[in-house]
Amino acid sequence: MANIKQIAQIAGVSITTVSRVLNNHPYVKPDKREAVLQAIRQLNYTPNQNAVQLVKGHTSMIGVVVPFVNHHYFGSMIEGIAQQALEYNYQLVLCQTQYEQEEERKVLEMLRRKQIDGVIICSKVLEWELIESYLPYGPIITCENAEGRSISSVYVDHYNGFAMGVNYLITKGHHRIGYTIGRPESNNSHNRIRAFHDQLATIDQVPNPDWIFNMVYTFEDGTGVLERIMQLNEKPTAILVAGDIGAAGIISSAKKHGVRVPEDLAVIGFDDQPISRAMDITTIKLPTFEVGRLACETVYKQLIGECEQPHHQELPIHFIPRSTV
Amino acid sequence: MANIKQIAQIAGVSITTVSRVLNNHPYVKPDKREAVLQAIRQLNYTPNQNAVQLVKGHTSMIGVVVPFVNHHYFGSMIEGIAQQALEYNYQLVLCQTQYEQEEERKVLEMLRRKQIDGVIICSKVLEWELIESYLPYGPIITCENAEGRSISSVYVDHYNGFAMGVNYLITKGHHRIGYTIGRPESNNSHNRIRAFHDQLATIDQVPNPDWIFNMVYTFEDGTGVLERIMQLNEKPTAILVAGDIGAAGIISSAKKHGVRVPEDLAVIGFDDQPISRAMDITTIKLPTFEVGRLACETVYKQLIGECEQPHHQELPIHFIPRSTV
DNA sequence: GTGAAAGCGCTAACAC
DNA sequence: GTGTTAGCGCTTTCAC
Repeated sequence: MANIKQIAQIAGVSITTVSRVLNNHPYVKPDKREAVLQAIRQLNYTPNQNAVQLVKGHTSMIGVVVPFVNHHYFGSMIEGIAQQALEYNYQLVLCQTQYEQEEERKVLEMLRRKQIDGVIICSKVLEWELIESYLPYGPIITCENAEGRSISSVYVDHYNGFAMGVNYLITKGHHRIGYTIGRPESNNSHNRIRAFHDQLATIDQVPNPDWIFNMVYTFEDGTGVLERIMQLNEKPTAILVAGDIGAAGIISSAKKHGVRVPEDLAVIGFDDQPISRAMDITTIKLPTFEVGRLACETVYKQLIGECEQPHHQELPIHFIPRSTV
Repeated sequence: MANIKQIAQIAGVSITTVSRVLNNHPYVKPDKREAVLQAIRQLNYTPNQNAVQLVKGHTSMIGVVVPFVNHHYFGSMIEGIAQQALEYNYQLVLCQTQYEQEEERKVLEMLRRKQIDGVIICSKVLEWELIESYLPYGPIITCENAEGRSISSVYVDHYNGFAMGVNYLITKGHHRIGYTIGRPESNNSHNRIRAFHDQLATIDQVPNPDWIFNMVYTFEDGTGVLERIMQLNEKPTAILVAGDIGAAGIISSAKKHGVRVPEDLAVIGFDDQPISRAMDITTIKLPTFEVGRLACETVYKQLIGECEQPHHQELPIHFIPRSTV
């Protein structure tokens, strides 16, 4: 593996001059520059990026923490990040944590060890305090609401998403409403649950625990939900499903059980995934791509000092009425 | 930022000893080891990974080249790679190329610059020869058939996938069969097209260009296909759709146009995505997760010298009969 | 058991 | 314009 020294030797110049040519610095005589270029071609030389990074102190890489890659919500977020990173000429170090604390922490450690310049956390399990303790090592952006914390955030207005859904159902005459979410302890879920409470309160209702389902991610999770609903004496007439795939599962299973949608059970999904278009599911579109894009933009701007440190940004949601309500 | 020198100074030992403690080498007296540990805690020290990488000559990172992240086929492949990487304690550098040559090349350049130890290419646009020219810098695995080339590959038996689909349709009495694929110039597509030809030949048929659709990826692409079929004088009675989302689009649109599935048009999708379960679409499941997992395993084994260099592995597909044929 | 010292490959003051 | 040289922060021989 050729190095800068050999190039200098062959070109008959000092390594400084080689470095200058490499980094497009001015003040190099054309003939010397050409000699260096010639030697580089001859030895098929490329600088060792580790050495460059060591001395420069940064890597042009951003860590991305995501629980699952193959999930529309996160997939489109990553897509947004990737597109923006491409524009800034940054590389992405992807870490699929499966919500393992240890894996999440590994990325933060990479930041500390200077392997990456910043971190984007799409969804977290670690404590805020722990994450904040890594802030001295570089910018950290989370895609969950971090208002009031020293970590920056770009996030979807999940509160309003759920509130809008519940309200729509209420105006359609429903008052026995349930919901499904993913991990109940996540920040996003907290906001959704709060919105649900608040809106139900406007019609003097309280959430019925029988109509609340946690950890609903997949199509099969959805069919399971419908089956559990079938066994209830008192059934909900409408359900908010955080994730179109789950909603699809509920609706498919409903058809099999002779439950009419929306007459017997109204369903609102989330994400506007292709499946919701295929099955004509009423859904609430979340700007996940844009969240990712902006998160990346924010890391970058903080990196180059163009953005004050705790920066918070909330993105609006979009209601798409279709045939399941 | 603390460095090894400061630790040595505080602990009253040489940097060699600190390094030994850091790397769990034997032959360090317990009291000195404790002193070092103490100093490390005191300064909240972490080694600079760039320096480690520079001297060790590797990074424990693998580059992953993928055209799109948010697409089930690639999403589950990445998931497989990520799961295996996690086990080996390797990090992933993800590059979403959108099939841009330049982006694909960037990852190869990272390999050459020693920023990553190996590369997994899920789908490529670059010439084989160009990719092969980077082989001296580290292992490169592609998830397309590379039999006969010096690059290793782990891939799905796309030929058999299409062949099986066509045969199934033939046994159901169809002989006017069309198909949709993505990029026609990709390796996978070549194999599919070849299989299609070969199987049709068994019933003395040749492919009808009117029934062939390229660049079909999304739900909307699928609805577009159905609309184009509607305008044809001579229509196919069955279609193979490389991607369940596209199949869903075709079927949804068919319903709207009063085309009965499977009576008027039989449809076979690919991937066994949730949407195919929801819509009960006959599909051919591709082991993409396993492809990703094995690709990662192969890079790793080549890295540690446990696997001969051009290694090729083909994974079988799985037919799932449902209601659309 | 331990430390001095020679790299790893590069950048950037500084001097000329 | 160009070269000398001192790092960047670490690992690893080799001698003691």
